[in-house]
Amino acid sequence: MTDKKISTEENILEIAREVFIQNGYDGTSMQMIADAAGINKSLLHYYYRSKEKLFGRIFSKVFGQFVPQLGVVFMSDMSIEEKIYAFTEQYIDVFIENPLVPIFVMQELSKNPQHLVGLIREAGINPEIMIESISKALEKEDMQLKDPRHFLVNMIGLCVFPFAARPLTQRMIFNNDEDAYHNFLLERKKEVPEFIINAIKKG
Amino acid sequence: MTDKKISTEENILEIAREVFIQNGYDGTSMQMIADAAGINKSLLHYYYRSKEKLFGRIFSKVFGQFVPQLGVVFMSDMSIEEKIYAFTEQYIDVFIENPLVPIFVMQELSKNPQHLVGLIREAGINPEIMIESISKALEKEDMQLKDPRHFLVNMIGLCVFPFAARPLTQRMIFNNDEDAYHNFLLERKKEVPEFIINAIKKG
DNA sequence: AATCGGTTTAACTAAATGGTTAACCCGAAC
DNA sequence: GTTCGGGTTAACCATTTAGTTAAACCGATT
Repeated sequence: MTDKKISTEENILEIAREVFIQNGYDGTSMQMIADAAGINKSLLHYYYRSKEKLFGRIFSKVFGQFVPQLGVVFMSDMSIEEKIYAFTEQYIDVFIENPLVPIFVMQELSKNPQHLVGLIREAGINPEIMIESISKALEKEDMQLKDPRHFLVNMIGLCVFPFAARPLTQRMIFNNDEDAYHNFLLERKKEVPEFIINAIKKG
Repeated sequence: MTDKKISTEENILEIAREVFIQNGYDGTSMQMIADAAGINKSLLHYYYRSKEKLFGRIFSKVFGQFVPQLGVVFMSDMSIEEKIYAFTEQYIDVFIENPLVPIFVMQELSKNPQHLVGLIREAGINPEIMIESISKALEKEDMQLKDPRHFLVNMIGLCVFPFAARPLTQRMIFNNDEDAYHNFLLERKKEVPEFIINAIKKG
């Protein structure tokens, strides 16, 4: 029945996602997507009226993957150390599955920050609550680093950077050995939380 | 005499640098550069034969700014704490002056990692020596974090991330207040080294 | 004053771009 | 079996793309 319809329409989305993430908005043409999906270019416009519209739908989903739901973790009843472990492990895992997402999202946001307001709303993210819940968690256990803003940027940066800068770091530190770098990323699920906890614990 | 010649030729480079950094390779057309420089498009091809050649010259210079000369700092006779302060302050300052460089470099490297070998050689960077000098510095003062690779990625990530993700973080944490975010970046010249030193010191 | 070299431009080309149009295909409803 | 409607396509359009060519400009040398 609608089997094939759904298949085509959703298949386009999946393929377009990959092509866009790989090449960025400017680096992607409708023809590239059509070829990758094995369809005619006109069909893209039939389902998604324009390149921008197609991109918009994809980007808002990918954006949601990139911006973590920190509130959930930090308002739970775990200890702060458990929270940090839980968050970093989970966040790094997301990027091991979607390694190109960070650079893609940051690149496109850097070009079009105007859409951020809408994107944040769509994704159901509430920055104030995020900051507030982190702030409380830090104060409650009397940690050394009190400023939740630096804490947040540090934590996310430590997770994201090795993915965003992967080509460079893999080449320079691991002589471009894919497996060694993958292993390095896995190690970071322990290294990063340990690093953070040491940094903020009262000595 | 050759005043105007140099002026035009170098002016193109400077303008093209800005346009490329702002819009990326794919997002930049020769026409855009010509307009920004107030010259004819043909003149671009006259001085730099193709878009790729023009971009290549610019990129290798910008790449050099992005990849720090870690060896210099870490082989000096400072204490490790002084080294961390010196490096992070200096590195963050570079990006305050060139805020779009990180995302630009990482984006283009992500699309064309093949050129990395040449770029690293051109920039006169020796990864082994970098790693080795950090390793020695860490061991010498008997620090907790012994793996120079994680240390390096952590330190650079903490410096770079707030610039790469600026639109997002500025919007979410600072309600898009430019000045507040700039101030936040300045604070990090103290916050980051303190964070790192706490993290790696033997408790 | 003629000319020579590097500089700058207008006019052009071929290919690729995003997007439109009109036709066609084909299974389901009548 | 005809028609109806969504799915699909080929052919097309206007614009933009990187790059070329040939001519013009202009200050310095002769």
